[in-house]
Amino acid sequence: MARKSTGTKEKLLDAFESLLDEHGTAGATLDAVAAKAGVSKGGLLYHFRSKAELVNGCLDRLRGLVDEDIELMKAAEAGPHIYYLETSAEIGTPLDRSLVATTRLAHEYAEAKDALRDTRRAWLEVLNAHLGDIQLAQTIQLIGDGMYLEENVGSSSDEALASVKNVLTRLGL
Amino acid sequence: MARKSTGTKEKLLDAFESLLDEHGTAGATLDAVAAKAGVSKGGLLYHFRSKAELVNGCLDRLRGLVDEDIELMKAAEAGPHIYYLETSAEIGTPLDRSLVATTRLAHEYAEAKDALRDTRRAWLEVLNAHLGDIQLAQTIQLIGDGMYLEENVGSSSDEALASVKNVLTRLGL
DNA sequence: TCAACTGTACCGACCAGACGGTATAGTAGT
DNA sequence: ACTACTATACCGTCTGGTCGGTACAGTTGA
Repeated sequence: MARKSTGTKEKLLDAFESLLDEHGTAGATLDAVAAKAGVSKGGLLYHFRSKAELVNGCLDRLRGLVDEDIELMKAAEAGPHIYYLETSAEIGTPLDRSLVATTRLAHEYAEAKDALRDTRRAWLEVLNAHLGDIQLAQTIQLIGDGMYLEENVGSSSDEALASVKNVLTRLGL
Repeated sequence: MARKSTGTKEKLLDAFESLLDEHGTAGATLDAVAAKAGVSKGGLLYHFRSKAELVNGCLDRLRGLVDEDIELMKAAEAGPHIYYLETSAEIGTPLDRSLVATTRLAHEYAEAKDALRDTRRAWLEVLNAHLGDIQLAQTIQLIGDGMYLEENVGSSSDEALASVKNVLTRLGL
């Protein structure tokens, strides 16, 4: 089976994520997702047989992106903690988009909440393995969470990242 | 006019907040809110003429609670930063409930997003005024945000708070 | 003092539209 | 023949919102 340049399934997930981000779960209806992906509703339901399956597709994508991110984090030159904080402030990356979408879903779908919890735990493990200090690891994760939340509320994260890095140097990091 | 022990309007707002918290915006329908408040739908719509007005009532309540909190924060014995971190980890207080509800609404209502942004700015101002260090103030706010988010995802916050306090002492605070 | 009226607080039946989902007939490329 | 769709038409349910009506406390003027 020859892969298309961009599969329809991926396009549908992109549309779902972007609608979730822009208008929350209320805006992410099957009609809207299909329209945004340039597909008919029938086409959408051909690939995802129900809304629950669409949500599941979203969570699968997140899990894949997180696995990739964990590897990059472990291999980061400046250390996992710096990588973690820098990427927490980033917006618009596939992982960020996927994470934002899943956060929206988490309010209504327990599976999304679980996926988010698993993701946080995986990141904390890498942080702790590198720093050898669970309390510091937790605090850094909280800062990363904060930057992520700030991004959602709509404040500037570049400035915040600089502040955090400054405070981190005072801690000898 | 003699005040009732608990006004119907307040009961409706309580019900709205709790439904928002438990099931997200999708679960906070007019019918559900009315039922939870022990009022008919018509009764709800007598007090709040539309869902938008109900949302507005929620935001007004938040603003009032934040004003009170700002005063308590300024007067806190251990300092505004400690007060801020401790209350960020608290769940179930009227302010926390109001904040959680507004966060849910923020995905779909721009006014809720604005209210949240204003609230964050007010807290940061108090933090900065006390610490005299905007970068540290921003970092502490991020940690508070992180604890708030963690609470939403469902991790334990007591442990996190202890970690943060430990790290703060290393910073000489 | 009594009828007429006002305002507040609420009920519950109803409606138009949107939603998730089903069904089916047909099309284009491989 | 099979995959990957499009297009249209539905269905039952739920949603926000309207509307007419009820109950009742308080006010007003003759």
